Amino acid sequence: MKRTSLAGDSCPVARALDVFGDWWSLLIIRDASLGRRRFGEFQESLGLAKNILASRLRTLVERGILKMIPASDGSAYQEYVLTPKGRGIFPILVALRQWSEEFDEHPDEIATIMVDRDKGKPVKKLVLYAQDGRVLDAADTALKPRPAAKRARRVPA
Amino acid sequence: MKRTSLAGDSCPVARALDVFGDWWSLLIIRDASLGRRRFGEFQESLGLAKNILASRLRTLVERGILKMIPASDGSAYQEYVLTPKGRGIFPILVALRQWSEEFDEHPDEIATIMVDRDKGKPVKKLVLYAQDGRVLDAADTALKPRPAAKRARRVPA
DNA sequence: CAATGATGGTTGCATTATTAAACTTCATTG
DNA sequence: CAATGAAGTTTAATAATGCAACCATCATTG
Repeated sequence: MKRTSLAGDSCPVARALDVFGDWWSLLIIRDASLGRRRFGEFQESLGLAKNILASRLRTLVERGILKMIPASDGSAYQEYVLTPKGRGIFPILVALRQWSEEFDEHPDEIATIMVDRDKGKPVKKLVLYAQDGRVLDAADTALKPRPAAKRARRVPA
Repeated sequence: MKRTSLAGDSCPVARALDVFGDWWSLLIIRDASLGRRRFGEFQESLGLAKNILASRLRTLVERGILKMIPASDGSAYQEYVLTPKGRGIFPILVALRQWSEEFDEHPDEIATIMVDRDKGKPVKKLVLYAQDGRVLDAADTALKPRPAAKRARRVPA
């Protein structure tokens, strides 16, 4: 009667949610991508119970989203920073943000906008392109069975 | 001691997660975007308990992600279909999918790839652009306080 | 048109997860 | 070296989840 795991699912959306699809993980990842790295920083920022935070940090490290490094201030404590796999979640955060910007009932309650660092201008909406450069929306897409992986070509003996 | 709500949060990521950030909602939305619309279809596809499904469908309708319509087969049952607000979640599903495609440990277990319907070719990765057309990654972005909303200009009395 | 089965739920109970608070341990500071 | 703080762990209560069984309605068949 455990909470059902999505780990073995064949759907890539489900597989991603299995890794960081719980109530807190994405917010921890958001905080990490904003530069927060200490246990206390996460705890204060998110206001979640410390045991839950400890548990989430542990599994995010196990799953290769975060890694622990010695604290940058020279203290004996450690810090949690995103791995490349963790930084790869950035587009998901952007997509979530843009959905709220577009559909939230109370957009006035949204405190920040994402801008490009150089110019300080708001970023544009994420765009999905076809290989030939056409812009696609949901109706223009379909799902196909994944082709069998190509093996590394073996040099004939 | 209720589960902490993210509804009043000022972060748009948290606000989105408050709407569909639980364990099942995004998968229901994924199914809906694949054309599933009947209670039984969702239940069979997701394998979740019926009471949980009923509860999720109810809140997704409440929150304007799904709407109930009379069944298309003429029967007296009803169906759940995405609203525009629900269809707006599509880029988030794409981003999740692409993260798994790029970082999953066992990509061979992913059953499907997203293609453009016309040509049948895989779609490209989502791209974030600056207003001037430069491609941005996480390090090229920053968050700024949201400017106060412009009031509707009032005609002087 | 009564019986049977499928659809779309609800209810009750067992299990799991989340919370808050107290407690521990080690490191740093005064 | 006592006191404070950081980073957790433990404990107990509450909330969410999962499972199974039940129920109501609609649909189909004899």
